[in-house]
Amino acid sequence: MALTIKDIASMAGVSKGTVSRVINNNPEGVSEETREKILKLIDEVGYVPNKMARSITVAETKTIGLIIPDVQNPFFPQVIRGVEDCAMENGYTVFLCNSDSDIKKEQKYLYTFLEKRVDGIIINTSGDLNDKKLTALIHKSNIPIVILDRKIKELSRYPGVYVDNARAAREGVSYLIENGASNIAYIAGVKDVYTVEERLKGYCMALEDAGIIINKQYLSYGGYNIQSGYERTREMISDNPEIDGIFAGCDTIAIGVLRALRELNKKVPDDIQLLGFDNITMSGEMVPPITTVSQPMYEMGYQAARMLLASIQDKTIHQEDQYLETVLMIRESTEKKQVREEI
Amino acid sequence: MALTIKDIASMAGVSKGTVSRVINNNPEGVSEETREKILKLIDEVGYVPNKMARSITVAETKTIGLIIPDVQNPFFPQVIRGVEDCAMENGYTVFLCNSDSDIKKEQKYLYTFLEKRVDGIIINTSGDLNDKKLTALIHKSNIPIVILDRKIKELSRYPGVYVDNARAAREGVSYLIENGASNIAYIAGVKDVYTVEERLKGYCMALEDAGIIINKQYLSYGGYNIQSGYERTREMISDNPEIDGIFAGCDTIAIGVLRALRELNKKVPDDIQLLGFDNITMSGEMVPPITTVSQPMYEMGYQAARMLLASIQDKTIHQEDQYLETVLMIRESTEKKQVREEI
DNA sequence: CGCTTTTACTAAACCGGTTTAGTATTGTTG
DNA sequence: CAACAATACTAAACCGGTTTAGTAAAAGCG
Repeated sequence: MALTIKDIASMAGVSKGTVSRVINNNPEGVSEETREKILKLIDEVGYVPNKMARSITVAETKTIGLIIPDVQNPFFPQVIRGVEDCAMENGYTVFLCNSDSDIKKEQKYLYTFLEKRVDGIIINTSGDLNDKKLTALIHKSNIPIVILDRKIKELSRYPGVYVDNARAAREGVSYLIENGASNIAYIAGVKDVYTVEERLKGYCMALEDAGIIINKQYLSYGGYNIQSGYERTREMISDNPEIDGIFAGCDTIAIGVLRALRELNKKVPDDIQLLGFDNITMSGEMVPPITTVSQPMYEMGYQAARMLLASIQDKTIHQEDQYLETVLMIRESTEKKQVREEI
Repeated sequence: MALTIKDIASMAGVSKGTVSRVINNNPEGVSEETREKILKLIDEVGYVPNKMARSITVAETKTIGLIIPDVQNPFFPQVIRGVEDCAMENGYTVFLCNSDSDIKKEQKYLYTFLEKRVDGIIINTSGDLNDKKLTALIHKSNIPIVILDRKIKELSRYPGVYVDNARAAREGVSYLIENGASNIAYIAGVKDVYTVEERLKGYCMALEDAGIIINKQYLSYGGYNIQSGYERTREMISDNPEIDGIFAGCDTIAIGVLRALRELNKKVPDDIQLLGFDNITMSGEMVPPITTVSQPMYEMGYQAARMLLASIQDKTIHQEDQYLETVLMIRESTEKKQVREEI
């Protein structure tokens, strides 16, 4: 059996209370002499205080829960790192959970977080929780929550950190149009996901701005993976060979798009201009490097954690949603038509 | 204040012990009737049992700790996912910690894991822990540990899951030689890291097998990132223009190598053959797709978690190191010289 | 029917900590 | 030097659970 505070107390010939004060660095009520004696003893015998036991009385675990769809999606590692760095700097440890955007898993993880009494939760889900009882439990528990990247209907009362997806997509697609593209497809992510639909809005706005009629044939939903981008693009181009621009729902999709276009002998950007979203590291390493809407992924994670820790420390403060800036990273998968005409 | 077991007990008119038996699904000593009554009550009033409190008496937290250098390195997301999936299937939650291979952070996280009484630890570090006291505490705590991917001197008594890096590198480099390369550089990762040195051994063995004299000029250490691969390659080629094959320490490095070679107008594989290591998703999406030693990353994580859970359940069993298979993924960054000669 | 066994439960001790109320000793002050 | 305050501590209650020992009632059995 591991040593307990009681063992240390009796070995040092003091009460548990005194040892408790020493290990918590509580300066009151213990002389420098005994403090040092106890510290020395703890060090010598190798006593490690049990934080679980502490947590039950002080009602804090110094732990936060983070739910994301999948670490393997290159968007998330940076977000996670941002969360973890902020947590670590403030003495918190983070539970990482992959939900695969599966409601059942999300529910299970959230309930586990409540059971394990995490101090706060950061969550990125596919959309709805669809569980009134769980939602009620969450509200009742009064646990701080911060939403990340995608709004969640049942959790709309909690603050979140977002990017203006519609505006960013509008800017990107407008750039495609400026460059001379007019038949622009949107190879999107999963239907009905908040960010996907917001980006669709931006895409439509950009077309409308330019007086281009929206063609429903040019919209194709799929998954957030290379294969989906590849397959949707092959279908898209075979059905609509006039396509001269593609807005990929994220960079992973864009990489699949690129592979399809390579196979189809479509030159990028000469035949088709390509725009991605996210700015994952690899988007700049492709041939050609992909023009993309850069999201501050690390910063989103870091800010979400900051907001959460603020809520934990002061449960009364009401945080506002935070919108971080995107920037259009212009690379070689898009090119001004003018430049080419001059040549 | 949140409801406690005491509240439920008094509301139901039973003792705490009875409620405890119900929430733990302990079939003894409680009638079907009262069980249902209590369950219904718990559901109605929204009581969530406090697992922290439970953990202190049952001495298990259903939590495991995972330390890796950095989620942002594309090798780790799959590993993490393997760990998390196995953990989740068995009712465990995982603490994710990024150490940046910084000994101080590793030490801090390990101590935190002890304090928070995780049931087991999976760790991937840069090498040595360099802290006798901490090592002693770990041994003393009798906590199960599984080493992942890189051996750790102070923790050599614990089992681990590895890949035979030397053999895998030997096979890959031999393939380069078979294809006609003879002046092969090793653009390595960080010096003195276990896997990096093992791969160096394999590289040397392959050269020796072929009777090629090892040239120290052809070895260059760096970091595990694209930029490092890029810079080391530019230096390497400018110092040794006769290079006709490059073994990159990992795929991320290989991607940097590829960029450098593109800039230097070296054709891959015609002028220089390129071999990577890991088989991260993106290695197959590059132009040309990179031939690489495929590591079962997800499986490594999953197996590590399996071993750990087995040790947790039966602390007496002694696990053996596990070596998982690698496979050489042949893609277009290497090519048989014979084929080209026939043309 | 009387005796033993089983069932369903309670009360109390316990897990490893924190915290509060109380006490003896020392130090300060007028 | 008495009165009071501060210091250094202890004992005991408490946190929210689990577990053990004990008990009353019901069931089983010859």
